[in-house]
Amino acid sequence: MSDAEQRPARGRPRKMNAELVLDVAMGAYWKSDPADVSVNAICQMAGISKPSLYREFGSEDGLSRAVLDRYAEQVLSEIFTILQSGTGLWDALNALIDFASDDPRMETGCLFYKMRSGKHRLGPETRARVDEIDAAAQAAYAAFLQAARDAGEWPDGLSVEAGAKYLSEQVALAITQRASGEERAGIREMLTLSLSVFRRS
Amino acid sequence: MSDAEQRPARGRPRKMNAELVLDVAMGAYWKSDPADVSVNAICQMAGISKPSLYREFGSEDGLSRAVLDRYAEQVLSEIFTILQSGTGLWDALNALIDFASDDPRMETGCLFYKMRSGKHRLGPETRARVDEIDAAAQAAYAAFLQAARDAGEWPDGLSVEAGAKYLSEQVALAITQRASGEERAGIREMLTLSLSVFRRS
DNA sequence: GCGCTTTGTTACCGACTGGTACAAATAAAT
DNA sequence: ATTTATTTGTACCAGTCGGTAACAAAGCGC
Repeated sequence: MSDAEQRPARGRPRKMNAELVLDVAMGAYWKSDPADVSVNAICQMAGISKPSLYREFGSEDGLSRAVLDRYAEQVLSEIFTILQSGTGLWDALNALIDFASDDPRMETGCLFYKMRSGKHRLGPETRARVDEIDAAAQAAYAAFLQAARDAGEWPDGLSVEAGAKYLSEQVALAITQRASGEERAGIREMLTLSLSVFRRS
Repeated sequence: MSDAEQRPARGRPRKMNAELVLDVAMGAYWKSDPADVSVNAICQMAGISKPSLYREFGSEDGLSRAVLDRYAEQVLSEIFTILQSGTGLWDALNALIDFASDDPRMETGCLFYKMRSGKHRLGPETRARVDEIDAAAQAAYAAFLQAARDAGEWPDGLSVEAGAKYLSEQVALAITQRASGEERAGIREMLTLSLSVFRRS
């Protein structure tokens, strides 16, 4: 065999594929937890060197922020789509239940919720982005429930804000439980139960 | 000034107070998170040296396990007491709501839930203990709900096991939210809302 | 051909982690 | 007073962390 195949590949073999690195990092962060994946490990998995990563993203904070942005536009957007679908309250709630308890991508939990629950371990950029997304999600939930209220599908004595917080936290809880190996049927049952409070019209 | 006050205190000044060390470690773990407190920091806070700690507890795992045991018999026992109080379903649920949303000791969350959510970061001993306590809590919740069911205070179409899981997770969620700075009134409102599903007799 | 920029690598930095070898110091026993 | 047993703290270990400096090869314009 020629010795070319084992050459150290020093120098400038090819342009770094930033998107690939982001995908690898997102997968690793998502599967385990951002706090448990080091930049060393990401470089190794992506097949690049540390200085390359640092030149592209500046810091670990920059990388995790970029990963979060990618995750938001790639995954979180689906939740927003459900909330803005304009169907009735129960259709949308059922779609949320389906997504949280059955979507195969949520099998290892939600990267955003993992970041949010370990917020203090993130860098300032990423942490700020987490807060932004959290606020946006809260607003989307509130707008969704406000529409339902305008349509008359709403239990007495519950503010839209409190309902939005409740709904978002219940969805977050369900997805988080999937990451800890809970069975989908049980999660669906519990989430359905918790969202049944919206049924008393 | 005499030089005695600055003496390195080498040798054998006094027997180490293991309980004090446990209290310090429990406070630190509880206030922030077990994964964010190093043994170095604990030694410094407790005013002892690392070898002392390791001779007393064997390893970081041994220390966190001892802390968890102490926490269980000192704090978690109160939840078990509420569940076994023998009062009606709603008295006990209200007591749980009070405890989760108003007890000042839960202001920084629950150490047990922090350990459970970061279980993969714990040593094997502590992790096993977490699972034991979790199972015991589940059983206690189930026994509590079974008693309520026997008394006829129970909604149709809900198994005791599913109810127990639901109840325990809702309490855990409420306490966890306190650790993230949520206001007590909002937490109380949400927990009351989630537990209202038990009201449909 | 040349030089310059861009990208990559290796090899390192200081700070921290959990964990330990060992000597010093003292309380108790003599 | 001297010994002995006990328990401590100092100083270190190897490993990992995020981050970087220095240098080498590939592509570009000329």
